Amino acid sequence: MLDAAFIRANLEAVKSNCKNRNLVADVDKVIVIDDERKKLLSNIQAIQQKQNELSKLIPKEKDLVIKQQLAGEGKSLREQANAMEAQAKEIESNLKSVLNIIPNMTHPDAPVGLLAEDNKEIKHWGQPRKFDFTPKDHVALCDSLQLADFEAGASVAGQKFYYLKNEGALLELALVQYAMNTLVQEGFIPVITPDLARIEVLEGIGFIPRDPDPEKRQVYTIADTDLCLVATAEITLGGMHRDQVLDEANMPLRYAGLSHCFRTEAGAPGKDTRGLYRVHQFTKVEMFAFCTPEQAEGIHLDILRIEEKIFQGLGLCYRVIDTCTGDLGGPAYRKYDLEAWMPGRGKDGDYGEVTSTSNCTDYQSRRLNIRSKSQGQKGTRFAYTLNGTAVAVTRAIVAILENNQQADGSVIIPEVLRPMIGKDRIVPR
RNA sequence: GGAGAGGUGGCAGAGCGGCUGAAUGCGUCAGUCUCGAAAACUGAAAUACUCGCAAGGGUAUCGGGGGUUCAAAUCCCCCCCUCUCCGCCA
Repeated sequence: MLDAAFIRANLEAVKSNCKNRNLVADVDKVIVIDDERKKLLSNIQAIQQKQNELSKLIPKEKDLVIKQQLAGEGKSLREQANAMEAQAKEIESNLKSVLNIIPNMTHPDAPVGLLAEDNKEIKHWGQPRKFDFTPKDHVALCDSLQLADFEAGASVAGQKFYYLKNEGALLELALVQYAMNTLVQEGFIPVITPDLARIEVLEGIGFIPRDPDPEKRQVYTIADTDLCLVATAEITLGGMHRDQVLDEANMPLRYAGLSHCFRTEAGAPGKDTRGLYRVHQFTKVEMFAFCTPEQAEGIHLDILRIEEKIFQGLGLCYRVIDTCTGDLGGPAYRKYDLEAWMPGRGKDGDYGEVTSTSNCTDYQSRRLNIRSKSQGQKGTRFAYTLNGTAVAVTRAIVAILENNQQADGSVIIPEVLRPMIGKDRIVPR
């Protein structure tokens, strides 16, 4: 969420930012409500001041009648203050719900546009493979090599659930290991996070688990609790330091978090319905950084560099996308995606998103109340948060299988994964 | 899941209705002393919000939320968390 004072000072910029992001938000209302809030607050404080002064008089007062009278006065002040406080609470929750809709500001260099076509390709690595046979898609490969069982997944948990089997299962473990190792080498702290988190934490990160429209809810909630299944370790990693003041001497704090990810995919009916591309559950290694405002942009580029390093290591062709304003998520100030070439996607192959890294500035930390402080500096400031995918396992598997398939139906395992799998090729059984 | 104990400033730890934004110790910072340091001594030091051009006020905060009271760190209720013991379990 943005700071109300910032919105007040940058009203027009905030409005045009909403427009660029194709969002309707009542920005003016923030100021109206905030004015109301401030006025009420100062009235409350004046009453509280009177209350405090009065309370100090009472113990000194010898005359019982006057004492009685002062107490009565105090009581009426308390009642006034209570009523106003209830009102203030309501105003604050109104303010919060208006603020929640307003997205983060946008990096001045991010491409402006509303459609996916407005995204800008800023880099390309490798060449899409040319086949001298007709390549299969990953669903066919999973089937012929017995790497996944979608029928069993559907039978046990429903559509878009799956079992990984044989080298499919080993591939997941190997990818996790590969990603973790790479990140540890880069100085990240490896973490395995909870797969569940409280609703407030999800909201702090920018999810809306309580969206009144069930079609829009992206996460599963656990009945009779205030918990959700996490959609990404970004949630649990970001929540890790909530309500804390971090020492800037220790920043940036960089974590490599492993978790399962659960997504209802409610808004995407009929899209990518087959196979592993869009599923309700997958495993992911996520990068997350807490840093100072000064460090954020450098770290963002560094996360992108690491994502590239990981996919180059897997030998996969990809392009890097600078996401346009209309495609940015609410908390993101700027976002880069890696899209890997997937020969089985669409009619003749297509790029598919495999990673995404966002600089969320202080948008998340403001809600999660994550501050930082440096020695000798007065006061605190909100930490900046960044996140990025290291490996989303199912998407990586799609790209590996489709790109590395051979005419004889086998699939060559990327060299970096061979030590963990113990072979260099998956052959039909 | 059951029983008990507890959550106070950077840490340790007192306070158990008003004089407590909070003793004391340690740590931190500045000064005195010193060639320099240590020790000793002296002093400073929370965060957020809010009013004000500023100087400087005010309000809130002792795990969180409610309540009692003129007045709550202190009393009552609910929740969260930590520790110990028991149970259960991978």
